[in-house]
Amino acid sequence: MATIYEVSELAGVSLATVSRVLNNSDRVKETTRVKVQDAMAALDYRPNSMAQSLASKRTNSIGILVPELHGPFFGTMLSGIEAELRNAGKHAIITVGHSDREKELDGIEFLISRNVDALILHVDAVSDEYLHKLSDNGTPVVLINRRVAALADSCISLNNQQGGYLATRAVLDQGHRQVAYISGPLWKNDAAERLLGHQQALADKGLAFDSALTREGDFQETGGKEAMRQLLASGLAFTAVVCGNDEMAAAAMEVAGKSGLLIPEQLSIIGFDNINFCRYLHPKLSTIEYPIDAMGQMAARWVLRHVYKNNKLLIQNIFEPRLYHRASITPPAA
Amino acid sequence: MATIYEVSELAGVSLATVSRVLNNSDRVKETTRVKVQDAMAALDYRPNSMAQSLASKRTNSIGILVPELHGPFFGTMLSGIEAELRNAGKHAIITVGHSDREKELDGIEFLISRNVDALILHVDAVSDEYLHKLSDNGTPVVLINRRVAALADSCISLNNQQGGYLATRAVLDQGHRQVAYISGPLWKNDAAERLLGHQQALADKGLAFDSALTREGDFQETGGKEAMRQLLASGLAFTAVVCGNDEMAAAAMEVAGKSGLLIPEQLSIIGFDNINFCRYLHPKLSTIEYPIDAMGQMAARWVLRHVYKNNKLLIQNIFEPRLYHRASITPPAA
DNA sequence: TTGAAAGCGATACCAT
DNA sequence: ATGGTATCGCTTTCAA
Repeated sequence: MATIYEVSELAGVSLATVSRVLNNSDRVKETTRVKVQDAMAALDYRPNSMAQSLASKRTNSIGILVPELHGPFFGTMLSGIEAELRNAGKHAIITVGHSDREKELDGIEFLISRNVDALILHVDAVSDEYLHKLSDNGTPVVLINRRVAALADSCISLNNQQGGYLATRAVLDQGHRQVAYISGPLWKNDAAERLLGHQQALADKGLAFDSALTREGDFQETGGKEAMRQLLASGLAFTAVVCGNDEMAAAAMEVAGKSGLLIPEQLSIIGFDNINFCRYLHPKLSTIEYPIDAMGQMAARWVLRHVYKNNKLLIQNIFEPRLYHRASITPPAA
Repeated sequence: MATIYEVSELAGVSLATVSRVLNNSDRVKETTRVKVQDAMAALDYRPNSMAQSLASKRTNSIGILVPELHGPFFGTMLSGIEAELRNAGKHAIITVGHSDREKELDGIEFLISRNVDALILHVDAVSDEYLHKLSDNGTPVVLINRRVAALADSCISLNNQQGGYLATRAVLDQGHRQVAYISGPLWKNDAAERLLGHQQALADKGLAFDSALTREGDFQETGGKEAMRQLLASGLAFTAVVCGNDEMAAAAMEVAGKSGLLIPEQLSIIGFDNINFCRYLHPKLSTIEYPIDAMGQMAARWVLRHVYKNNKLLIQNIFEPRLYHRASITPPAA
């Protein structure tokens, strides 16, 4: 493989000049630029990215940490990130954190050892202080779906509380007054905020929040099932269930159906996230859209702007959720 | 950040010796090894991966190309790859090809420009010749879900034909004799092979293959819907539909349901892949399992063995599919 | 506008 | 077992 040296020789210029046309930055006389480019083409020259990185202290790589890779949610987020980065000639190095503190730390450590130029993190378990320190240590950090006050400018998040509000509001507006809630793990910010929105929606209608009608799940199938079973077993009356995410909603739907309840005739259900399979469920699941692809793209854009100095890009830190009304909600039986 | 030079100074040894303990390869006296390690710890030394790469011609990174990042299938595959690679201290650089020839070439080009040590490709559109040439040019290549005869040793694939056979066999065994088939795009190998399996299963039961009962879809929702509509509109009689993948099966189920057909009582359906949402469908979708996580892991293992010389690892090139019998299949009405 | 030369931080070959 | 040193391919002052 040809090196910059051979190019400079063939073009009859110095190393430095070749480097300049390579980084099409500095002023280079047009004729010499052409000479150099011809030489490059003739030699089928490709810059060696490792040498570039070593000399420039830039790897053009961005470290990504997500909780999981399977499942519909993070794939969509990565899609948004990858497209934006690659379009700019950068690339993503992806690691998985499993919502576990040790593994998240390990993943971040790994990425830093790879000399990434920046980090895009969707973390659950590490502390705010740690993130703060990380950022102070010189690695630019963008956080998705997490707000750390001291790092507000580099947080890309959904207005989860508003989402929770919209979800509960959707069933209240249909006339429901006895509304159960299956939350995500409340130590996770987003789960707690969604619950807050739920409570606020109830309050706005002058309804009391009843913790007996609330169960804490795990954002996954098993937790959704268990929570629904408990609610049914409690003997309490409710005509609608608001769920912290779609997976739990799907699970709840299944359990309710098996218990002989007709959905939505006897029980309305709404989820959160609008992941792909909502449309396939029977009945189709109402939900709150989480524009995770756009948010991933925005995180990438943040990096392009703040790390690679593309100042044309505008950053939006907070995204607004939106209701998708589908068949799983109807007015309560009279 | 401390360099290898400072470590050597503090430990009172040469650069070369530090490098040796770093790559804990060569024989180094135990006492000096300890001295060096102490110095490293004292300085909080981290090797610079770029410098290592430049000098060793190894980036410890593996390029991955997948058709899509959203959706349940490739996320699972990447999960298998990432876990195996990171466990070995390597990392994945992921790009997307969109099953489009130009984009696939572009992605591969991008990865090569990043000096990846190897490529793991799930490609649809590029030619066998191209892949062959790519491999000849010195970049080790592993292919997932594609068999190129000349590269047989580096292909990790599912026995798609057997899968197609099992799927059709499953409905035939229930007594169905009029079986429709919705295939994936037949220019894709896997789609064609699955169809072959279908035909073979029919032949084994002494049934004639009827191309009028076969429609070519696109492995996606829209294609599945359209194909099902056409089948219903054709007026031909059939009591079961075998689909090339789960997404089309879900779509077909929906269309059939809307047309007033009861599933499975009036129409049995089976899919392929066993992606996550099969369990959530109503009725639960029977399908053929595609062990894509294990296959991703195996591809990573191939790289560890052939590129990084970990000869302890064993390679399995062909994976066998397996039937998941769920509620969407019953014997035909009498 | 262009060139010369000093790194960047490791690896690996050749000695000793 | 350890050290000396050339080398990897490029970026980036500093001069001219």
